[in-house]
Amino acid sequence: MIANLYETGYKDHISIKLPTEFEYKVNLNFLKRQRDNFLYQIEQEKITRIITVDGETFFVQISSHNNAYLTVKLLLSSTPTITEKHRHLIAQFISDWFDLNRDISSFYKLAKEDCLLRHLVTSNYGLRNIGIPDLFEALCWAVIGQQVNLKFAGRLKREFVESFGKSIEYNGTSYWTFPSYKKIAALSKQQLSHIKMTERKKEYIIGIAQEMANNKLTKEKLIGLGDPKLIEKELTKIHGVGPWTAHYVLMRCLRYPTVFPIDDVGLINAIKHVKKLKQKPTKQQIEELFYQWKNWEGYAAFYLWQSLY
DNA sequence: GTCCAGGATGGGT
DNA sequence: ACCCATCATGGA
Repeated sequence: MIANLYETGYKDHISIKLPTEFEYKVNLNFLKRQRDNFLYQIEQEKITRIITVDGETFFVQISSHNNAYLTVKLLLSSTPTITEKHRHLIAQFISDWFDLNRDISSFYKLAKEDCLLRHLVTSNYGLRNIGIPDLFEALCWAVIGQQVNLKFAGRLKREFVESFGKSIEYNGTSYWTFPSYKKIAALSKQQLSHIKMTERKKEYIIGIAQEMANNKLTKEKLIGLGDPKLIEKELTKIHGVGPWTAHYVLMRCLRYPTVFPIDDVGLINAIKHVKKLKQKPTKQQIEELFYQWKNWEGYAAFYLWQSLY
């Protein structure tokens, strides 16, 4: 439990201008059907969750105002004095989460001329490549999701969060934070024994936490490398991080628009489905396909995933 | 019971 | 550079 939270006053809120080609309800529906949707609650078109920035905890409620602005109500805070920096970082986190600072008009232009994407961008109009801004969470979720079905992966993540994360109770509902890498770095494998993932995955997650705890691995350092190929090389040095995980993190956390997980089983099945193939497409076929969507590979993959629902 | 899941690793040819 | 068993469990 998180102690010492301050009421912030109901009038305290942040306003974030929404870009064009953004439909709040479509993004909300995406969040609702995620397998790892227990880090936020959605009721009456409001998203309620904990956001941690600058070492402080903020309990916020996000809603849309005429699909033109996001209104972020600050309900509780670990600090009695919320600074402009805090507000800026919260807005930045949410903008990053929903990928608000990206002009996707040229992706839509491209997609409308494409026989595979045309239908997907119509039925999911206004959907953003919703990300995982926190690097530790993104890496853990990828590792947990390796080679197991998503429903099971979601259960493992929930068990992990509810074992090692922090929570608050608000109006009878629990809200959780993702466990901190600092806490996980200090654990032994035995302390994860109740979570039914492979022993290797437990080692991977603790190892990643330790790399982050000793400051060898940070989001800033990775982004500082610039070239996504270089970042992939750096990420795959980490035990448990292969090409798929590196691509996944580059796409959903570091937000390189050209990177997508080419080995992803879900993506392969999605392509098979939308192209009505009898067999799974080969890697070369996928490369050729995505070459047409150059500079928007991440969005193309993200929208293709939606065809699986 | 069988096969597949948002893969990665270490060992072997 | 490719090939393969192994991991650990749940879903379909």
